[in-house]
Amino acid sequence: MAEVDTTTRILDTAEVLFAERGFAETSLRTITGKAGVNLAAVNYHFGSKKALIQAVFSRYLDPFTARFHEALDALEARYHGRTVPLEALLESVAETALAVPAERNSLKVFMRLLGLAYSQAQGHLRRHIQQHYGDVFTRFTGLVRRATPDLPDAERFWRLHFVLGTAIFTLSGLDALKDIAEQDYAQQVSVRDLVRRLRPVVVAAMNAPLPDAART
Amino acid sequence: MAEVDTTTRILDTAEVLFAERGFAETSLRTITGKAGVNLAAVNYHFGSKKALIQAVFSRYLDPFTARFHEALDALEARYHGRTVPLEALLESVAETALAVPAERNSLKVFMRLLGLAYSQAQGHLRRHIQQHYGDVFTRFTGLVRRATPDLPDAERFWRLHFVLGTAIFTLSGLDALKDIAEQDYAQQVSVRDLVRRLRPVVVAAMNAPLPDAART
Amino acid sequence: MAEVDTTTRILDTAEVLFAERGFAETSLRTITGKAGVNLAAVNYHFGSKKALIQAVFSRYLDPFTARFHEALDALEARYHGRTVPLEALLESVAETALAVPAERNSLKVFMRLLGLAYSQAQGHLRRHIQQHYGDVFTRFTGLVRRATPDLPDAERFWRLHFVLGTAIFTLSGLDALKDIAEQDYAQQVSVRDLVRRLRPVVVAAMNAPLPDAART
Amino acid sequence: MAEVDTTTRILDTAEVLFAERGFAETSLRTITGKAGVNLAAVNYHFGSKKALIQAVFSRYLDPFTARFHEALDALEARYHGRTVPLEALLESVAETALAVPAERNSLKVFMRLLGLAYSQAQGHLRRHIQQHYGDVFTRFTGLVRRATPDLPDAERFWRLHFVLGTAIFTLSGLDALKDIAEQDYAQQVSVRDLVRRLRPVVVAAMNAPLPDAART
DNA sequence: GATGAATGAGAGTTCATTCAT
DNA sequence: GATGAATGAACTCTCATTCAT
Repeated sequence: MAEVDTTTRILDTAEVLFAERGFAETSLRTITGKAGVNLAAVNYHFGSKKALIQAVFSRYLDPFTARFHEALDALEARYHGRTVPLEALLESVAETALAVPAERNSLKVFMRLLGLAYSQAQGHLRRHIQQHYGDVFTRFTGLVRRATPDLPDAERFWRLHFVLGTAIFTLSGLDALKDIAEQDYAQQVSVRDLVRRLRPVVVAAMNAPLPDAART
Repeated sequence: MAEVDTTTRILDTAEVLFAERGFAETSLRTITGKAGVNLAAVNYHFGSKKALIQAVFSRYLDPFTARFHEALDALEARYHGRTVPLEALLESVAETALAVPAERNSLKVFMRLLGLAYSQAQGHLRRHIQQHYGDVFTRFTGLVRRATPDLPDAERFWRLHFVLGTAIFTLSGLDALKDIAEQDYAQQVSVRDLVRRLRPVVVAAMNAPLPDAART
Repeated sequence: MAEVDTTTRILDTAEVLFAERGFAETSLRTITGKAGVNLAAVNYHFGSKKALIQAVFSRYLDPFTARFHEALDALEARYHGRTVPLEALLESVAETALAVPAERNSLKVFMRLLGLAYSQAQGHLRRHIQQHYGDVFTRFTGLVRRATPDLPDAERFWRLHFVLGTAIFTLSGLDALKDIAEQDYAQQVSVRDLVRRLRPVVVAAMNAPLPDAART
Repeated sequence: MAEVDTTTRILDTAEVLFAERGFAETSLRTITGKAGVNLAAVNYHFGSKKALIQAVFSRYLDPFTARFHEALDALEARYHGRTVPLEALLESVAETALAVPAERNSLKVFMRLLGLAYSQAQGHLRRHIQQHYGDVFTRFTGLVRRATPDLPDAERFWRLHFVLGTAIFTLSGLDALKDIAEQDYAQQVSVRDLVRRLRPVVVAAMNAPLPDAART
């Protein structure tokens, strides 16, 4: 690990602890203690606990956003103007999501954090994410819209979130689920494994027939 | 609300607050304050905060479990011995889940709580649920197995959790999602609505083709 | 134990718990819980925790006082008017102290309680004891005075307390000391044993030469 | 009092209050209030109430142990190899015990604390003391053994504790006893006074004849 | 005669944050 | 640039006691 600076040490430690326990359950004392830095360092370097939480997210989302924009650029270039097929779009998300945190604690932590962002009170966090990273999501949904012209807008909106939910829920609850899976099937599971299993399910979900009496 | 006893008042208040903010973010002070009871009442009636959390769950899961067993009994009776089709099983879950909390704060709170049970540290809660309510889940998965004989065991396991994740994630994050949906599509969404939309997606997900190179 | 009434059950339980842990460290909840009676019973039957503590003492001290008076009567009768020798007086205390709690949890508990009465804050208790049981002690010291005419009054006062201290300290700390003794000498110790060992030591202490330059 | 640092202020205040009321009866709120420091300061500087209690003891026992070792070194040097007489050994304890807390609240507090250590539940404290200060006690008893070759081991063990009990009980209950003494004999008592009175008593106690039928 | 329910007070502890150095 | 010390607020929990029944 060589000698890394205080700011990084805090981020590294905080991200793991947040993912393991949630935000409220992780005290600054625990973070700074494990990171081997002074208790006051978080407030000194980040200003507050809230700001630290946002910084932890930014370290994932900044490169994710950048790469995802590039990936979409590449896709659009390849299809020059024509509709990019849904499978390619979904593949693209998956690839980016797998690529970004590869060097770090990996997808699991990232997803765990995303799940927390949804499920924990942290209103400030949801606002922060929407503000800084809403654009790329909007671009993506635009492309998905062109790829699924027969889907009513509302239906598409919900299905995207169904699918997002599946991914976040599964990958973030990975440890708990792995425990159960391994005890039931004595079988090891890797993240890539899970993503492979998710692919056909996600595609099928997006392409499912419309519900009866769809009023929209 | 008429005059309800202290225990119930605490449960009612706690369940809403837990769902809104999470467990760690909801203090006993807030609960008892809002419920208009003495601060010590929680410890008197439940023993500890942990026990209160579990009690909140039991109030949903006990009737849910009972009804779900009945529903499965009815299904098995109707098909006397023959395989119950997947659609009927999934329908049965949905119906039970909708029926139980109908009189209460409804499905949303219940799902929010379930989501928290997964995502928050609360190890004690996961253990409690698995211990007290594992049976009905086991029975259900057994029936699903008969209904999907072509699905490898591991694949079925994961798909059930994919689908469970979708439901929990969507229904529990309902408020946040509703905000976005309504601002994007100026459209009201009800829980029943969402369940209706979920149905074909869930079926499609379970019936999706196997992933390439499935090693199981 | 047959069926004993609530008051007795409380006293029996309280006395053991007090001796084991001290007064402040023993809650009414613990007492009533272990005694299998209602939490409010202590306050109902005794009025307060203080009154319970005093009642526990009275149950020992009332018979002790009565018997000790009888024993001193007998001694004085035997020596009709002549000085009762010190050894006889000390023997008399020891015998009474051993006899009274024989049917109960025995001397150890009694001494433990006495020790607590001295060492714990409980000012109310010291006052209570002095008020209700001071007479017999005064009578005893009067006899000791006649038996040790060469001892200055102050010296006698202190030596009696030295000796009382030895007894209380040793017998009340019996469990801790037994632990150490048994681990050092692998030897069992009984209360009677200890009293036998105490006898010559106490006599020698009372008869020790006066200190140098005794200014009294 | 000049300006002393928080840690010391807490220790000074705690030691007096503990001695006056016992451990359980002294709340951190009382200590910090009287010391004029923040309530959280105890936990910040010591970690817990238990740790504070142990720290209070260490402040006495560390210098006591050091000085006592030195005193025993000096004695052994003076007698080079030959048996150190019992009187010299006892004198040495008394001197050290008087010297150490001279600058502080004095022997009374120290003894009161020791008494509490025996009589109050505080198992952690007994363990702490035995662990950190057992050595010097072992060394001392070794020397006493050489000085009293005719005493059976068990007898010596108990007599040492008898004598220790006398000292602790008398000196720790000093205030109560002084009250009684002064009201009976209108006479002031100092600690040095009491130690002077204790000396011949203690020697006589150690040299008392063996009890009848001593089985050891 | 006895009790289940409830309560106000106070316990030890942990928290994020601040500030002088 | 960084930190040890300190703080006020809030936490969960336990206490002895009261009271309507």
